[in-house]
Amino acid sequence: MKNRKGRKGEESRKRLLKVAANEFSIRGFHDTKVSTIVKRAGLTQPSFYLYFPSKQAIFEELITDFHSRVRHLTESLLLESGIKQTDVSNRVLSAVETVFQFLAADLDLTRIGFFLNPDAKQMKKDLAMVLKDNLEAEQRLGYFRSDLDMETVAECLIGIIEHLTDSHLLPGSKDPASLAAQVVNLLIYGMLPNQGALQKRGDIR
Amino acid sequence: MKNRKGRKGEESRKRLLKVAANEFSIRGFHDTKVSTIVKRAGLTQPSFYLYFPSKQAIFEELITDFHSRVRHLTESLLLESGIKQTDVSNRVLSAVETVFQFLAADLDLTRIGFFLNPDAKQMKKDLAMVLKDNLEAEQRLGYFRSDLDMETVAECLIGIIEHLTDSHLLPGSKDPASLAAQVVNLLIYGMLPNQGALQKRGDIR
Amino acid sequence: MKNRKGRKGEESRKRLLKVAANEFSIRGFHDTKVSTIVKRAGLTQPSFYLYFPSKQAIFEELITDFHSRVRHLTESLLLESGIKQTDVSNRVLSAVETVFQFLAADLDLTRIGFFLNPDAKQMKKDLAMVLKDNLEAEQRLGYFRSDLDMETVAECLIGIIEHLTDSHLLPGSKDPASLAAQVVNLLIYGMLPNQGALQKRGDIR
Amino acid sequence: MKNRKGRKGEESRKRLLKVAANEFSIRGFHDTKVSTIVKRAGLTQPSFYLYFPSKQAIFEELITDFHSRVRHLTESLLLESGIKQTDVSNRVLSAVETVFQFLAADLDLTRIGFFLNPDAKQMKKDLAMVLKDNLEAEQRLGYFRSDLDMETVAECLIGIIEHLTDSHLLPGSKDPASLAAQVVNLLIYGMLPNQGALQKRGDIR
DNA sequence: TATGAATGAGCCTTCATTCAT
DNA sequence: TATGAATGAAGGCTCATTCAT
Repeated sequence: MKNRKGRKGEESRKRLLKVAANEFSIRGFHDTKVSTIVKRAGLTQPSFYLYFPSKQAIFEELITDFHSRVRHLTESLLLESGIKQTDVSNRVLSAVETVFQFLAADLDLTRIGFFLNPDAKQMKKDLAMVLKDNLEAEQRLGYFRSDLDMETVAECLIGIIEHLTDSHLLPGSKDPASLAAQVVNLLIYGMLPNQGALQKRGDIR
Repeated sequence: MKNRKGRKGEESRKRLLKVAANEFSIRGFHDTKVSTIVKRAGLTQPSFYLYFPSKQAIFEELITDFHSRVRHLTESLLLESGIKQTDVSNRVLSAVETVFQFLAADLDLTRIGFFLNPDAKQMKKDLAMVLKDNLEAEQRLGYFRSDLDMETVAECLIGIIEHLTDSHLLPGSKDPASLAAQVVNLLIYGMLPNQGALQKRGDIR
Repeated sequence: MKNRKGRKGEESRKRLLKVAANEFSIRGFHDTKVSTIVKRAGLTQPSFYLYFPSKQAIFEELITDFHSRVRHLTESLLLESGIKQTDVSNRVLSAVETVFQFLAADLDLTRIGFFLNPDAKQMKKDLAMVLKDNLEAEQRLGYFRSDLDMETVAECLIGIIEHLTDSHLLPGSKDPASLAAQVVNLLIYGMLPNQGALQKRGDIR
Repeated sequence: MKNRKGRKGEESRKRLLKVAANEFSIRGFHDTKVSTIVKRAGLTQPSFYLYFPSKQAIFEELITDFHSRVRHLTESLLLESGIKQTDVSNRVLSAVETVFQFLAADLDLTRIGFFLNPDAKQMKKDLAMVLKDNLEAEQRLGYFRSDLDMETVAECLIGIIEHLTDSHLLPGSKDPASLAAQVVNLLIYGMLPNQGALQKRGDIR
């Protein structure tokens, strides 16, 4: 009832974030003008500064948003991988698909957090480390070749995800599920035509 | 009249390009100031406009430079792949290493052409197509699994190269040869511990 | 309708005046922000305009306050000087001390009315005139050197009071009584080591 | 011959300083707009920033100017006082007159350095200390009453100078010489009608 | 070939003030 | 009596670019 610090303000703030995300995503930081954000949000410039101390600040808030979502994602991936599963490739597939799904959920934010964020490098490195830990655990269980450097594998995966996100997810030309399937099929079985793999491939899709 | 042969002028021009490449690479387009470029090049602002019609123009010239180098690269890759080779994996390895070497040759230019260039997407797509053609040819010869969509494979490779360039080549933490070896080992043989591959892997490293 | 008797309102108004005086005194007119005043007074911006039509207005009200207090002061000084006193120097001393005491009573207001007020010049001139009249009266009675231009003397006194207020009263490093004593001792007897004065000086301190 | 860093720029810079001094002096810091300064100097806004990094900076340069002039003044006063002179009052008179003349030389700068400068207090304190040292030296020689606290005397003198500057020098209603004469006459001989002084007073004016 | 000097255009930000409740 | 939300108006500053020499 005493919903102080009102509803309307909260909505204006959200609208600003939404519009800003879109503008940044399309135009990048510098070519995004506060005046445009505000116009699209149906407000005037001073109102912007009612909710955010600066243009830089709203940009960083979006990045932080993305960051915390990424954290949740990695946590859920860890949980998932903790659960015993018989089929490794299905495990990996599901993880990769989850990531693509996550990245597809808010394209503007993904562009900002993944491609515009000047500190994206670090974040990707963190992500790679989580992946690496998972992969190494499974490697120790004999599910993966023991001579692979899982750090590099993780980084390759990140690179793949990054690029496919940019080239197919953001433009909307492919969906998370099929991207994941193809990536995992490639990484798990490799490019060589080896017989044993062919049967298992059926399991994935 | 438009005697473009003045020795001094030509040198000033080159200095500007060099410095600009470095500034753009470090700071990005917007945060690079013409005033800084000319200062570092030992010139004054009007001199800049003696050689380039605008800041945009020098940026684009650098991108075009990179572009034409990329074209040479792909041509040489095509040639290379035309030559018959017995070992596929070595063929791929050599190609990937060539690419990494190319990207390592001029880091500033690589950052600009590969990461700052707003049209990098298209260029990467072109590159992917060349790769794809190569791969499909070999696929038809039975060297690669027939169920793989080589376009996606090509894109994955691009993604990997892109990311490893950003995370290890530009910072100088790994060299082209070892990066190539690891990537190819992964892609060719996959992650599963399959027996047949183990012997061949020895060929690469 | 315009029932100005609301207790709470009256208190809010007073709080605003108090806080504003302090802020103006510390920061000056321009660097004092309405937003700060209301925050410190525990109110919101629109409330401010319930009590004062503008920032300028509250500033002027403070100045007017100071003004009217000054008027009371000068009146009391006139009364005092009307009373016959045998010792001139004690008369002067008492007057000067009264002034210092007055200025010390509300330091914020003194800073505003005396140093920040753009019309302080006029007010000081008025004050000087009152002083001058007093001094000239006593001069005619032979208490002071007849060749002195009492207008200048009055202005010197004002200048002294002004400066000592700024340098010692506002920071609290000296008290009104001792400041007054020193000033009057100087002005009455001058700087030269002349015999006759030495005895009388004892009267002052 | 090689008068690099040209004449024209130097002139623009000086014009800006001149105009700025006048604007600040009339309007104070906040109400002085860069746009006005620049307009009056026959330039456009960006040119301003060719010569000064900010509005604050030009203000501070003016203050620093004033400061260094004050330093020269005090040095010359020290020199002067070193020279043996028979008549103390003439010594003091000459010093005070020099100060008034100095303050009258550039009224805009005086207003800025003396009244607008937020650090004027410190500067006045420094000035007072120089005066005090001088006065105490003469006091030890028996020229002044030994019971006077010369620090206070110095401060009174500063206060007088300050006020008369504000009330008569800046408006141009009195000249340095006559102001000095009256001030010194008052301070040296005091207000009481004492015989001995009357002859000497003739020396001053 | 080069530069000292200058500017057009525009963006971010601030602040006193008001509207609607 | 009070406030959440919003704004009109303006100012400082930056930067790519040009003029005149």
